[in-house]
Amino acid sequence: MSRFAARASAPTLSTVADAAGVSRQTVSNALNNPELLRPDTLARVRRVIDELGYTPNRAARSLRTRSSHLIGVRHEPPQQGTSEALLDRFVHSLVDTAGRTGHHVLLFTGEPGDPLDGYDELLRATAVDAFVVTDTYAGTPQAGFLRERGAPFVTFGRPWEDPDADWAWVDVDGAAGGRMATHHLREAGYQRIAWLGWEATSRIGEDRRSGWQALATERRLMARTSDNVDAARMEAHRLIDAGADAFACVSDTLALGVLHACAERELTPGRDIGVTGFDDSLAAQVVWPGLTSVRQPLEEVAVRLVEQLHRVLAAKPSTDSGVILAPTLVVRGSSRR
Amino acid sequence: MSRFAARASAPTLSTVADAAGVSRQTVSNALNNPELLRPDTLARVRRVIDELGYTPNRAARSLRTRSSHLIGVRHEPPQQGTSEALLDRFVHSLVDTAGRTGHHVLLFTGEPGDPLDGYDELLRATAVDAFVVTDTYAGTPQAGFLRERGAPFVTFGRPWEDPDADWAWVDVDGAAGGRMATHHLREAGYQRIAWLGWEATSRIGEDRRSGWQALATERRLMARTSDNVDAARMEAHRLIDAGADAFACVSDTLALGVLHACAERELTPGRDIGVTGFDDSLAAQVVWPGLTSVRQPLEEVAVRLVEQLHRVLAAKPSTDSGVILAPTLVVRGSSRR
DNA sequence: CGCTAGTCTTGGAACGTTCCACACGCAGTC
DNA sequence: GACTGCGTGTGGAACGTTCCAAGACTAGCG
Repeated sequence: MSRFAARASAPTLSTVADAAGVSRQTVSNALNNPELLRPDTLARVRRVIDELGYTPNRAARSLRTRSSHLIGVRHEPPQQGTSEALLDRFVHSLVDTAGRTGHHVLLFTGEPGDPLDGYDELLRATAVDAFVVTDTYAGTPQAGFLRERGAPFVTFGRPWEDPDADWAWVDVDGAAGGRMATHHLREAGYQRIAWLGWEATSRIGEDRRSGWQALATERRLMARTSDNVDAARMEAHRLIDAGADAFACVSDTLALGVLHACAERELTPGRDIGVTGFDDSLAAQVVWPGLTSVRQPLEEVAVRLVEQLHRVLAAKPSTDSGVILAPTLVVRGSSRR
Repeated sequence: MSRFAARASAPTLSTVADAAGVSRQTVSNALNNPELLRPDTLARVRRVIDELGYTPNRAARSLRTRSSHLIGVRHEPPQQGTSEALLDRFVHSLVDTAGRTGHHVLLFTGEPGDPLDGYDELLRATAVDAFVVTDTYAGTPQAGFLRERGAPFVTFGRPWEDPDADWAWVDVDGAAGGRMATHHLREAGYQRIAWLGWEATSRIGEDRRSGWQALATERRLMARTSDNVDAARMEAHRLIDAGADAFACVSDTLALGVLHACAERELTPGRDIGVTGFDDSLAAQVVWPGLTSVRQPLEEVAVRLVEQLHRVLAAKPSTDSGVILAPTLVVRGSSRR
């Protein structure tokens, strides 16, 4: 005997139609084109639908309409950096927003080495209507691939290589974030603000750095490292020796390295050395004395992406295919004098 | 004109059958029951499948077999606590493991106040084959509900209320984690080990605490608070005044509160005060001087959950419906003398 | 009263797959 | 030579929905 009691088979369109004394199609119309029904018929059908707890079978609907109302998102392995929890915030907002219009999010993975793996299969199986591409960090083979395959998609991350690319995307203004952090440090009275960033090959990193560069007075106070606490700690020591009294960092991870250096020198963050990070990770919130950080509006990113996606699915050529959102600065103890 | 070029419609079973000179059903068998075909026929059909890039249409397959190969996971809003990034690790592993057997993960949300919202709709629409329930913290209305509706499911989290509940679950041994942390602190030479935990109503919290209690010499060195850095900081001061020289904490958040207290007293974590947390969050890794923490084997949890799920879906009554996994201790500077 | 236009409702067909019952060819057996 | 059995392969039907063309009914008009 099955472990789960066989439950009465779910009601179908015909079940409802019989119960309401109308035909299949009328019930279907009650759901999809209610304006075609006479008000009293509509009300009666709706009542029966509620009574029986009818919900259209997704597979059947999907087969007939050739659309699954599923949005594919490739879930990358958790990153080492501080951005780990970021995706969680983003995905939640995406699921929530998409859900409002009856769409669900389907997660899939692929070979870590192959950024295209997984997409094609879902496409051929018509398992998803569209994709949200999130890992457009270094180049974007996905975009080219999906475009060629004729698959609807939007990306979180702008097309750095090709500013005129005409697919829909949403991104966060990293340069503005860098500016906000630098400006804030200057207002707080720090004089010699250093930049601690990633390698020059990172488009995102250079974007953020450009914000600092626009406002910095001492541009030689700069170091680039991998996204790693220890490397940052060492660079921080070097820059402090070189005269830095504040650090605008490209990530919270690097900023935490600066805090480590401070601890080793018995300098108090905020009082002696100003520090800002990027991404407002959990670590920024809980570390002593609180790390000032640039926060990305991930919730809004998701909302705008879903908007864009609807436009793409409706084949409405959007006039503005790219959206850039401004981040905000969360001020905490590490930059308060 | 549509923004995306109309792409040649995907090949179907019939397309492949015609190309291979066999019937629909034979192609279907080549995929689902290859042992029914003569080797040479099988090879020929497979070659054509590859050439045409055929993948079965999921909607059609799902309609016919009444199974979607989709696993529903309700994605809760990101929590305030340190466990934030946890779900990310877990979900990734789940997606990965499920993918190996052709299953995908469908995320959905529900009204934050209603733990059952969202399940029923997916169930009635036969949109998913089963659920993985992750938020079984306080009571588990989901389990009862799903069981009653005859829906296959497994839970991450054991049925505290009803140890004999016979659904499949996987959980992590919190008591063992508490023991490991306490034992480690004792080995490191700390004498008066305090427990900093959550309110007594938290089953998970009390489970972890029981591990400390089994080994603690001074059981009055204990405080309970909400999962909040500042509250923990204040309790830590109180307990240090009462003589504590080490803290085993129920979460990384609380442990970070202890580190704050240390910073305020100019005590060096590790040298002067031993501290351990729980969950091995990112914050534990990057905070100075590194927070020793109990790490949950989330990857394995996901693997075991998927195993259980397959058993449930195959209606094989599993002899051991519950699985408890042991956590590990990640030692860092906060407990190294 | 018959005809038309409009509104509402209907049954048949189709989406692409798998289940089912059966047909075919070929041994081996009586 | 007919019968059984087995290994392979086939065509019809069904899953539950939406599209389509056409039917039924009402009201309005000549």
